[in-house]
Amino acid sequence: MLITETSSCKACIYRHLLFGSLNDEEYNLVNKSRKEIFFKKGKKIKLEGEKFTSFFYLRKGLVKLYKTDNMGKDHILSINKPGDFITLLHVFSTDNYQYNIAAIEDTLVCEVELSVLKELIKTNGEFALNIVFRMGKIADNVIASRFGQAKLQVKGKIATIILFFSDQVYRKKRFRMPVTRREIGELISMSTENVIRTLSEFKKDNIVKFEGKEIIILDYNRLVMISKAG
Amino acid sequence: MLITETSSCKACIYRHLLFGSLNDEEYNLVNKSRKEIFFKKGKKIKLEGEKFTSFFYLRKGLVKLYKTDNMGKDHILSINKPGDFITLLHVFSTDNYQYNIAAIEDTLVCEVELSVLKELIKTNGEFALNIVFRMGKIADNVIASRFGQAKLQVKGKIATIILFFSDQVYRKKRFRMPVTRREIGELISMSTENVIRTLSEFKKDNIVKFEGKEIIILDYNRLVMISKAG
DNA sequence: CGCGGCTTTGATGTTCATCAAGTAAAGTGG
DNA sequence: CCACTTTACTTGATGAACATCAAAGCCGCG
Repeated sequence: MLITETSSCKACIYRHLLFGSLNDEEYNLVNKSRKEIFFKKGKKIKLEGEKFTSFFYLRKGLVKLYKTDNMGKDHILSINKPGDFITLLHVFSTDNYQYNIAAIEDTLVCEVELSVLKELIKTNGEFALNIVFRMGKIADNVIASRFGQAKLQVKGKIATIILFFSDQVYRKKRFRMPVTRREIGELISMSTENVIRTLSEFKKDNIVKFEGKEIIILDYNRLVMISKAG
Repeated sequence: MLITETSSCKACIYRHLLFGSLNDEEYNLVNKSRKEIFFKKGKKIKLEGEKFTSFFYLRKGLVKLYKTDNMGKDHILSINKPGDFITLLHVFSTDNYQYNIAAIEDTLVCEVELSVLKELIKTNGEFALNIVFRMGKIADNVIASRFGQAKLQVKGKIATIILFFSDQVYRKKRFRMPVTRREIGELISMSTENVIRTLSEFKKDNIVKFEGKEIIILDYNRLVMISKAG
């Protein structure tokens, strides 16, 4: 982990998502307590049970939120991409963080003191509403994705994940898969072998193609159908 | 649906959960816009896609939040009990409600104008923090229960549900099951038949007993073990 | 260059959905 | 209040979906 120089983030493309309603003075408060931290791929950003003293958002890279069960198996709650406020949903309600966070690509996070955020919620009504709105959005997303997956079987789940990376993360039909087959399994509660078998089937059916580490979507519409139907 | 007389809810046992930080004037604002509405068992309280103009909390009874898929099958997101702020998590982030809500027991809800709540968030910092805190709690619960269930198989899931009613709702070892076997299936994404088979197995193993509509927990510790292990 | 982690395929068994069929209970309309 | 209809509950048989075990190839890295 590496703390970079804290350049002003007035120009940050994610600023308006959360800090749009702050005046200059309030904004400086945030900026002063703010740290940019860099994590190399594979590094853990936060551990289950650690105390909260700050809140994170993701500038660059990709992270996973996960929990390890008593059998030693990991279960991934979500994969998060730049612009996501990784801990916003949990930061106010509990003292200890409930999930592990790890970088699955080289990752840059911004860290803001929790006390500053709380103070702003108290004093700036618009900002408070903004936070409430954001939290609702995040909760909706997590719940909807968990809930939607529950009724699908493997093919549908895998299709959903491929589409997630294609539509939401890389915005391309061809990209390097950032997660291992095992991690995909941990995300959808399936065995690694079954993930592989399903991907092989997609390949056989000319829905996707693999070139080295890259996946290429050949039949996007079919993937969408599979992700919806089964 | 039946609107009862709007008696002051200063004495409401749930008041402190959300409205503890309001002064008398603010509190009257809430109280004036507040309606108590009664729903008979089986009645729908809110439909997917309806516009939000108010927010609900549950005074008495039991409700389910659910969605109907394109095959006509219902999937239950959560069962909610008195004191739960049923729509708090979603009310600020979207214009249209995403789930159906139905009473599974005779139910009394309190309805508060959304505009009043928003105004209070803007003007009362403590209240805003309180809302943020509550939202986090609710989100944590929904996510944790969804996430925890994902790795379990039928026995574990059913044990979890029996314990939910026993520990969280009725606080008794003997109670009337408020949901049908089918609804249990809809809650854990399992077929009705498998729910029944699992319950029969629990009965055979002397973990629970049935008397008419009532279920009696005979071996609480064993249920806890099953709910954790699998 | 050897070791460990990732990937892949095949064989086998378990878990669970589905279909079928019947009983019990609970609404519903005359 | 009773016949009728629907909904809930239950058990068994069958097959599909999926986990698990085993074995082997691949690749990156020290």
